[in-house]
Amino acid sequence: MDNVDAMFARAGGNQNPVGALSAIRPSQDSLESLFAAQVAERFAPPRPICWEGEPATHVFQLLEGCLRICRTMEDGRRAILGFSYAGDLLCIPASDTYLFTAEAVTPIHFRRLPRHRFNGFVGESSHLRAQLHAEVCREMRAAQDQIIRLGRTAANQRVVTFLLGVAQRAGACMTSPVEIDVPFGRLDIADYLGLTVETVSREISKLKHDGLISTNGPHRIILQRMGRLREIARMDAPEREPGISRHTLTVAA
Amino acid sequence: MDNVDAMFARAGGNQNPVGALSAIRPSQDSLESLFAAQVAERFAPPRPICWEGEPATHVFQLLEGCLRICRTMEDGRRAILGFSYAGDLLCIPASDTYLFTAEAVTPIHFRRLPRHRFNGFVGESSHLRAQLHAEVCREMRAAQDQIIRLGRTAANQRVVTFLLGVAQRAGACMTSPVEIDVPFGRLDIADYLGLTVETVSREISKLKHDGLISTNGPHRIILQRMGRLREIARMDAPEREPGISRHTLTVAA
DNA sequence: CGTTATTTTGACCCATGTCAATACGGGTGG
DNA sequence: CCACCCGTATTGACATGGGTCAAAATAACG
Repeated sequence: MDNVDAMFARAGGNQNPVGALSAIRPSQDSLESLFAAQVAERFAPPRPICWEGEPATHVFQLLEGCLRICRTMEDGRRAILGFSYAGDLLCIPASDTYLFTAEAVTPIHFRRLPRHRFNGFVGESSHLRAQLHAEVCREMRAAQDQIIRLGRTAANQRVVTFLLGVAQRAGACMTSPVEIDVPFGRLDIADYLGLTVETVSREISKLKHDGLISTNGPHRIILQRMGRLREIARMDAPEREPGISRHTLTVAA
Repeated sequence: MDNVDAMFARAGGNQNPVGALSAIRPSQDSLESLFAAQVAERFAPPRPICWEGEPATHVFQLLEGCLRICRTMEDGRRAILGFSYAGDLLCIPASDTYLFTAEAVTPIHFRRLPRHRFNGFVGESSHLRAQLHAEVCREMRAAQDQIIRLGRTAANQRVVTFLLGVAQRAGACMTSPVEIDVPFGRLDIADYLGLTVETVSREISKLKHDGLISTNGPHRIILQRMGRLREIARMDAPEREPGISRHTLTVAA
C-alpha cells in the first residue's frame, strides 16, 4: 500500500476518508447484494441524497456518478470529507441523524435501503458483520491518512496526491501518460484538501508549466510523468512497508 | 455535543481521533472487563507499548498515565494522531501489524490481552460487538472532526480547542478559572495540531497576554475565561445540533 | 548546583490566503 | 451553427499567518 492507496483505499477502492467500503467485491452474501431488490433512483447535481442533521433513515448504494461528502461549520465554511464513486455504499450505521450532506457532483444513479433493514441483515450474518467491520477499519485508516496529510503537507503535495488518487481510483496503470477525468470543481477539490480555489488552480498551473501534467479543459487532466508525480506525492506519504494489507484501529475506552 | 466534545469524545471520553472507546462505562460484560485477569505492567516515558509496523499481537488497556499515538512519514516528520488517557483501550482489531507507535508521555500502568483472545470474546458476545462498533463509530466521528479542524481552522483556534479538550477530559466544570494539567510537551501538541512548537508557544503566550489563561510552568495552565475561550473555539467547531448523541459513518463499498 | 532539554522570544521570510480582474467554457436561445 | 451569458477557472498584485532559524530564558534532572 503506497501513499496513493493510503488516500484512495485500493484498486477499485475509495479515495476518501469518509467512505471506504470499496474493496468488497461481492461474493454472494455481500453488503452490496442487500440492495439488489431496491429500485434505482436518479438525481441531478447538485441535489443531495441526504442532509447533515436530518433523521438517518436509509443506507445508500451509489450505482453511477459521483458524490461529495460535506459538512458545514458554524461560520458557514464547508469542508469536504471525501468523495464517493459508483459502487460505493453510503452507510450511516451508527447515528440517528445524518452526519453530513452527500451531494451529487455528476448525475447519479443509486439505490436506498431502510436503515433498520440493513441493520437487521447485518445482525444476522457474521459474514456481513466481518465485511462491515473490515471496511469501517479501512475507512478509519483512510481518515488517519487524511489527518496526517492536512496537518503536515504542502499544497503541491496535496494536489499531486489527489490527482494520483483519482487516477488510481479509475484503475489507471502505471505507465505515463494517464488521462483522468476530474468531475469535481476546483472548489470541491480545495475544500477537500484544505486549500483555496486559487491555490489549487495555481498548483495545477505550476504542474502544467513544469510539464508534469497537461489538461484538456479543467475536468480532463493528463498525467504526463507519473514517476515524478509519485515522487512528489511520496514525500508526503505516511511511511508504510510494502504489502501491508489491512489497517489498525486505536479504540480507546 | 459541542466543539470540545467533537474533539474529545465526551466526559470521561477520549480526546483524540484515534482512540475513542471512552464513553463505555462498564456494566458487567464490558470490553474493559476482559482485561481484569491480566497482570498490570509499568513503562516509563518515552517507552512505547507498540511500534508502527510490528506484528499486532495485543490489545491494551491503559490504567494510568498518558500515551501519544504517532505515525512517522517517510521524511521523518512525525504526526500525532491523538492521545490516550487512563481508562482508554488501545485496540488494534483489524490489522496484522500495528499502524502506529504508542509512546508513554508520563509513567504508565497498563494491561495487555492477546489479540486472538480479545477477538474471540468479542465474537461470542453481541453485546461486546455492539460496544465495539459504537466506539469505532465514535472514533470515526472524532477523526472527521479532526480533519475539518486541520483543514479549516487557524492556529489560535486549534490551541484553544486543544486546551478546552484537556479541561473537559479532566472533567473540569464550566466555571472559570479551571486549572488543567498538560503532561505533553509543546512538540507533542504541535505535532497533534499540525503546527510548529514555536507557533504553539506563541499562541499560548498570546492567550496569556490577553488574560484568557495563566500558567504555572509549561505543564500547568489555568483557563481564566472559559466563556471567551469557548467562543474562540466555537468559531472552529463543526456545526451540530445540541444533543445529538451518536455518530454517523459513511462507508463506501 | 550545574548541565541539558524544553520553552519562549525575536527577526525574517515564504507559502498560502485575499481581493480583484480577466479568460475560458459549456449551455442556451436566436 | 453561431453568438451571447453566466458560472467556473485562471492569473495577478498584495497581505499575512505561520514557518524557519537563531538566541535567550526557563524548567527538569541528576
